[in-house]
Amino acid sequence: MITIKEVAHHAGVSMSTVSYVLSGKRSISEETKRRVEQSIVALGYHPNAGARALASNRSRVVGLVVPLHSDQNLPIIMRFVSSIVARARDHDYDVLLLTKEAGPGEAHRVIARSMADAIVVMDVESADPRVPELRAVDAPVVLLGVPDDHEGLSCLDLDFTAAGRQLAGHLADRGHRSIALIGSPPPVYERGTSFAARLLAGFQGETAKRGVLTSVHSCAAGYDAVSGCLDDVLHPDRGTTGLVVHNEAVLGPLLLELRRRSLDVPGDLSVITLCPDDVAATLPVPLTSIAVPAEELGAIAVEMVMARLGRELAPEVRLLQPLLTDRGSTAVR
Amino acid sequence: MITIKEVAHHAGVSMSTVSYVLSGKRSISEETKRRVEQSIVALGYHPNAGARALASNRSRVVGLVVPLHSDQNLPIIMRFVSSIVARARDHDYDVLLLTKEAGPGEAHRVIARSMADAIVVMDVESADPRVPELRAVDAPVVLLGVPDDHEGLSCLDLDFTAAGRQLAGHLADRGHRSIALIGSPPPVYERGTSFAARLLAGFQGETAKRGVLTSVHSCAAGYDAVSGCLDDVLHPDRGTTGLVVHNEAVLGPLLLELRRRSLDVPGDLSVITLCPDDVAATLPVPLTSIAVPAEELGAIAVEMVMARLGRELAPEVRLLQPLLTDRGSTAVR
DNA sequence: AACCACGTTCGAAGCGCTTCGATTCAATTC
DNA sequence: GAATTGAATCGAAGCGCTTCGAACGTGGTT
Repeated sequence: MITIKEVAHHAGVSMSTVSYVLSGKRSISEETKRRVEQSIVALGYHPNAGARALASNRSRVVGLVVPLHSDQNLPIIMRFVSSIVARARDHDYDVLLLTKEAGPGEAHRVIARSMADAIVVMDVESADPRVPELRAVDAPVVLLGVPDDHEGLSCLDLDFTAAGRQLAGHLADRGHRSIALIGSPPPVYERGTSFAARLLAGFQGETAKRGVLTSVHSCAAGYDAVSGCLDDVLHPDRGTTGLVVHNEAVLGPLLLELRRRSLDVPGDLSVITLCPDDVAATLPVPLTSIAVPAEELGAIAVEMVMARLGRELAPEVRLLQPLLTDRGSTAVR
Repeated sequence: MITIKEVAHHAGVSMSTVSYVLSGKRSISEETKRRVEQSIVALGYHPNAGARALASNRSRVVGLVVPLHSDQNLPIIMRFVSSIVARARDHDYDVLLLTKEAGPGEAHRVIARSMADAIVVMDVESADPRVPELRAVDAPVVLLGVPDDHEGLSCLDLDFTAAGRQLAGHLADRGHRSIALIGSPPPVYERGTSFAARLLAGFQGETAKRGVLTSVHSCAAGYDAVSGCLDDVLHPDRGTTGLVVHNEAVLGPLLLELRRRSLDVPGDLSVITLCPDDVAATLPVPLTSIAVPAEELGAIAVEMVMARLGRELAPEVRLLQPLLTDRGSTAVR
């Protein structure tokens, strides 16, 4: 193993000089810097992370708590993870993988052992049992998702309430007087997944304000569940003309089933959804949708963490405003 | 921060004694052990990972290279990751997340910096460009997937050749004389994903031996692609009576489309596949299938890594034998 | 009684790095 | 020309842990 000592010797300088070349924390002459950098390359030097962490009290690692067992929206989770890893690497940070299933003690463990400098927690729920323990973690913590009791914690999410309003408003603007919301399966609501409840609240607030009739349907994945749900949604008594879908897994089957029933989108039924842009765009019928900006959320999460690594910073809740893309799947009544 | 020194003082012993209590590398009297353990709990001591790594030259971390951008079989990838993290934690190891996309240099970097003691690489392809660099990594490396040139590397995978044989054989045994294989989309083959090619080889070997007619179809995801593919598969000239599907993403649409065409499984068409057991079991029609034993593969990968951490061990290629579960989706002709 | 062996424990030397004065030397200032 | 500054560099003290050799009883051998 090549150590900083050998680099120093090779370059004819002291260890501290090499260290300062590497960190840039003190000014070093161009000439010396060049020589040191050459030696580093020549010897193939890589600083030892443990020694560095020990001496500097910084691990340059963030712990990421991921819900690996979640079967729901895996693609979105992956996008988050991917974006967080990439942005962390931009800051020369690595990512330690912690699983939600392994329990909240994991976050505390890696911080207490100085394995990580900060924690990012994905998939935070309304009444998330991990919240108290996370609050006690002695390091910056950023939650993706906003728990009910988020005092003292930094959270980040899409503004689902605004999204619910916007989806409802978009249809109401186009003259729809009876709109159905197809949401996640019952377990998601029971689990208190905050985003589902918040979107619903926004949706109902807006429709109430506009005097639009609504029906709300919790729909499981699977073709039969979707078909059954559609029977309910399209019951003639309702007069449903617009559909808000907040459940990525049913989009494909839903559109298929509509086609099977010879219902045209948007001719017979307007459909609007919330899902990643590329999903919305590659469905059998491209759907007007609000994007889930996973990459952006991941990037902001990392920014929030990095900002809190240096100085003490007040906790904040950041809600990204939803962005709706019109793909022509809604018609004017 | 509580250090080992404070624990030692609190327990009235030396630092080294505390260390030996923790590591168990020397015998310690029950009495002392008890006192030390009490002090550890009382003070809330957590060993500093950096110091530990520096002194012991062991990080207790494995680097895991994950294809985060892969859109194919995300659920399987997650299962692997999940199982690897869990099994690594069983050994008191943590997992550092490296992305395939960030390039092969990442594995070398984390090893050279002593951030990890070993590397596990997922989603290895036939002519994987990362292989040469992985071979040069100065630490145990285990590949999930078998590249063509795997000399000197330890690899682990399902025996896809045997799986192909077994799937074909299962249908041939039941009297099918014309079998179609629906595989992954063309890009997967072009990329040289070894498992696709190996399954195909096994399939063709077996069918040739049995004198069974075959047709091979590369099918993209999406309902229209599936429908088009079925038109081809079911062309009357072929007389296809059995279907081997090696493409998890098309299973749902395929079964739907068969239903739409009023074709009964297995009455009109026998279908058999290779996918995770729970996927096969929860489809509209449960399918006889060979399981992708993700949990088991992950566990074995971790075992292989751990075995190689202590002593020098020869590289080996381990191929798990496929296990077929009959769910009644194939009929006798 | 001197010896050895063994189980337990201690002390101290690092592991490779960062960082804080201290030092040197040349350029500026009065 | 002495004093002051500031840039560039060095030396050494840790960071918190593991681990090796030594030391210390205690009990059994000879």
